[in-house]
Amino acid sequence: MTPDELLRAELTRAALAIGAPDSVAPALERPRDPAHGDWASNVALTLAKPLGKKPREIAELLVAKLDLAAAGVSATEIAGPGFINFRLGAGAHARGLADILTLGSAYGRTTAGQGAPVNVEFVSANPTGPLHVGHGRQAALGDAISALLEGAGYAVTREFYYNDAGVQIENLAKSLWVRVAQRGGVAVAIPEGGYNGEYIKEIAERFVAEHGMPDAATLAAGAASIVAQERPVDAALFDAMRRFAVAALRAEQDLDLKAFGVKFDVYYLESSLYTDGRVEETVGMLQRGGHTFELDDALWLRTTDFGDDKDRVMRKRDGTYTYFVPDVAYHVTKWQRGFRRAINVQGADHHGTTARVRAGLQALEIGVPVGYPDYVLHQMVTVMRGGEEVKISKRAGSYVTVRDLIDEVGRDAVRYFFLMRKGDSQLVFDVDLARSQSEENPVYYIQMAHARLSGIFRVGEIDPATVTADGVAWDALSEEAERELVKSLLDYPRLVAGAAESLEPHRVAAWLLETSRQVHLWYHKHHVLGEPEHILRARLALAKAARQTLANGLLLLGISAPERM
RNA sequence: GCGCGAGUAGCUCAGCUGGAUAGAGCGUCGGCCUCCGGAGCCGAAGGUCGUGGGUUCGAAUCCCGCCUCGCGCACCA
Repeated sequence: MTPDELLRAELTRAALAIGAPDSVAPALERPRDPAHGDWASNVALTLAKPLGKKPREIAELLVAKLDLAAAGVSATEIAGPGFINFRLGAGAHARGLADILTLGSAYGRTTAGQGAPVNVEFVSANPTGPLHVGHGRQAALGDAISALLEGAGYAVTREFYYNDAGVQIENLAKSLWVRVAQRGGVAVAIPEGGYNGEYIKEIAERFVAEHGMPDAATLAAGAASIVAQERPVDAALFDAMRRFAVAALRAEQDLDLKAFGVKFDVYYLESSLYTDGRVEETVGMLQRGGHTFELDDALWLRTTDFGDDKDRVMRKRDGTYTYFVPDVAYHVTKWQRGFRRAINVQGADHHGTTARVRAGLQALEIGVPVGYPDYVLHQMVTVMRGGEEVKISKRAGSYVTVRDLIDEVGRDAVRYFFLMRKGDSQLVFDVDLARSQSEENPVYYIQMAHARLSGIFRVGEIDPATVTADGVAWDALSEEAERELVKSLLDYPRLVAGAAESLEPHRVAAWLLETSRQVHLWYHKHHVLGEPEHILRARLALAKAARQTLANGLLLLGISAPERM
């Protein structure tokens, strides 16, 4: 039992003894102000109504009933409207460090998820261009959420879904055709809806290098078709270009993700939903279920029956399906693959799709719960460079890529910057600031704390493996800075559990920064090496525990924990 | 117009799911290097938590109205 669990149990016992309802569940929290003790409880305030007494009076009754020694409490005080503040004995907290030393990299991990499979889908960028900053935020968020869930005992599958057919890919192929034609001397411009980025020119160059330059007449005829909003006449050549462009951009994105240190377990292709018949099957099921209707030569789904604000077209007048049909079919596969929990990390610009995907799944009546899947939506990222906002437009080809950011400020800093804020907040990524700040960057501050702690062992020529909790005089950790640091370290499991439950990695980022502050403060004020034996041993144990916990937190965010900088 | 999100220090943002005197980084001002790394530490100034009501012992946090900003509202994806 940890000190707070012990205290909570004792508090519950005392509350029942003075006549509290059986449902009483005393809450313990860390007072904002350390002067208010190590733990505080508002239980007397919540009991005021059921017991019909004044909060302070109840607090006094409770304290009288408490077995302080059993709870490891050295002092109590009743404060304010009726808070009970508890101060733990000097060693009571520090003894908790033994857990950290024993558990090591497992400290903060739990088995709460009991190995249940969870699917986390993120990035899911279509192969029509390099990954941009928005994808970067999503990659950092999705990967950290996955790590948090793994740490909470879930079996996580990181999944990337992409559209490799459809209109956008058609436009991509047309754009490539135009660039190849331009190289072949045909005067033609990128069509409406096409992609203007420089990278298409590079792909055109490579296409010609590998496949040879197609003859001018074919290119010119195809270009004319494209201008006329048709597919080029030479379907075989066009398909070759489409496949080439998709493969080239997928390869580029993989390099981006590799540079960012993100790995996916599954890449799911939209086209496979058509080839294996799942799209047709889904449509059939919806029709049989009676939730569809025909109007204006199109097939509609009555999504308004399931909470959407308007009905949606499934099959267009031209006979093709809207994107949302394969999207529903795709989520059916998640359910069928055994994921009772699925989390989609997406930009807030996709939030319009959440209601209709959920509605589609409900209309199938296959037992999918109402709120399936979960969505974690992050707000937009705006990029500032040279004091001006960089307008992000794939078609215009002007935007900042993930690779640009990593090259400029480093992977660790990019990850931290994307994770230090709650996804609900819009994010201004000032590239110049991120670069110029690099020496006083929060991520370096945190890594420095880890490096300094490592330095103690390096300089002292002490193998950290030899530092254990055995026989450590915990009372020796009596300095204020030590007590505060210990408290932060012991809060870590609770913090991580909360972050995992709420799918909010930024809580870990904030904890790392605050704890690093305490490490620097402690390091600056108190020496380890050269102190008397009992102090040396206690402080080495603290240094090792702090270093371990910082490393565990950094790992969750995908940030390295360097031994030296 | 409707939906989602945001509005907290000069700037960028936290605020542990309702607690005590609202915090951090950057920026500004002022201090600290015989010391395990100064890539650090200490201090100061800086707030009507957008706004008006409500709920209760207690509200930045929950509910309602209003204002401002972002995103979305296709037989595009």
